[in-house]
Amino acid sequence: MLYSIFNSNLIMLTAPDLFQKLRSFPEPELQKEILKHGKILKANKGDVLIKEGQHLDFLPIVIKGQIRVYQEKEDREILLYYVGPEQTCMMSLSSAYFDYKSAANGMAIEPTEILVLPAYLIAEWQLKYPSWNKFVINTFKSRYDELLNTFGSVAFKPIQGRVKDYLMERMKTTNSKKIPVSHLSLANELGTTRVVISRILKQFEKEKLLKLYRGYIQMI
Amino acid sequence: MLYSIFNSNLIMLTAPDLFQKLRSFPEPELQKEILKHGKILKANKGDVLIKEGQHLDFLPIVIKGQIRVYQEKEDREILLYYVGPEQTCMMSLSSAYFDYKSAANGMAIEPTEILVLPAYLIAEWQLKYPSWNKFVINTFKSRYDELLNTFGSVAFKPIQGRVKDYLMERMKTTNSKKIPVSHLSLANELGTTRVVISRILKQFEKEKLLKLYRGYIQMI
DNA sequence: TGACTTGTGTATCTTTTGATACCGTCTGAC
DNA sequence: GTCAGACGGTATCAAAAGATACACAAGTCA
Repeated sequence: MLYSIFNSNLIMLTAPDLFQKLRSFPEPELQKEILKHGKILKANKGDVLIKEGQHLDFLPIVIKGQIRVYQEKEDREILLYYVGPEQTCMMSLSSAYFDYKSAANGMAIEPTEILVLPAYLIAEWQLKYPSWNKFVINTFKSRYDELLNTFGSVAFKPIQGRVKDYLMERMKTTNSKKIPVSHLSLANELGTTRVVISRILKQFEKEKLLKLYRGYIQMI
Repeated sequence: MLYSIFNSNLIMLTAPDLFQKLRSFPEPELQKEILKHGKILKANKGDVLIKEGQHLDFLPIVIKGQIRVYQEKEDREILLYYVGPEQTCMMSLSSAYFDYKSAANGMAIEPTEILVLPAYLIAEWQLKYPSWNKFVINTFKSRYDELLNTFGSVAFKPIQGRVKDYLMERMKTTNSKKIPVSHLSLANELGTTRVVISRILKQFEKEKLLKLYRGYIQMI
């Protein structure tokens, strides 16, 4: 839980190798500032870092691991995007410029290391450091594109096609035909229910597109 | 049509009262630059200004009127957002920073006046003029929020609820209980078909929420 | 006036998606 | 080993949404 993000579990920045992992910020001045103001948070798998409605006053930049950002409504949820290394999330970025409550949840899906920066610095640095500005603009732009893409799918594509897309995507990014995912979590990625997913996957199995196993899917 | 945006129908900027309508840019220097590089485009109702897949090298800022930005897929379409006075659109803004093709269409829904600026200036000005930077960040942020909102509705709300929301919204923004909209265009706003909309509206009429007329809906 | 276009109402049928329920299996904790 | 919990398969039923087709009314334009 991150309600106490600035109190618990934080490690002072000492690691000199931080900027080997964070290549987006080459300016020495900026690096100095980051070291001065930033802290490292280590999160475990399943830790909820950001909750819908929560007010944010920090910017998390992922160093290692993955954060899953999703919306929730009653017992359904739907994936917005993942935040991977060297990336940050829209919610926090927005909150730096405006008084803003998060519109989504963020949860670590694996052991994750996060660089935590106070939000008020974001706007300041943006005017001072070109690479920081680029990072900000880049984030806005790519998150927007992602969302637009997902939006298009949800609005126009029947679930069946979205399941196929999801599997193809996973296969491509992990470069493996074995996709470790349960029917339930797949349902949560796509904003539907488990039964629907089981049904569709079974159909795909009959069509010899894949084979189903407990806990994973083997693509053919 | 805007394929020839820099050739046709453009008026040199002479109007000194431009910045009475465009209050977001108070810096005299910036105003000078805008006058120097910008042109005014007058669009008629129904003019398509931006097409999906089109490469954009200009930034349109609406001075008067409205542009409707929407996605299309086969015979369906769905509204993303409107661009009103003093606003611009994400598609063009993105294109200024990256090599980018528009992911949506933009059409004037009423006679519209647009300030057209060459895209390469956007990044330049962003570093020079605080008000311009604010404008850029503001646009990114508010367009993202809007999209996220719409996305949430589409993902979780049955169409019936979305129709109701849409009507309420229109009633609020125009401050009138008479909403001039055909069933077909309503279907296009919400990404569904005319028959579905007619059916739902009829249901609402039976529930005495509204009255249906040719070309408009009277809320009760 | 007559031909078209646009807007609306409605019936019928199909497909898609969702809800519920029940059962068997696998796995890890104890 | 047992027990709880996660996982997956499946059947049944209901609701939501879409496709198609036809009818008719109102406006437009020549």
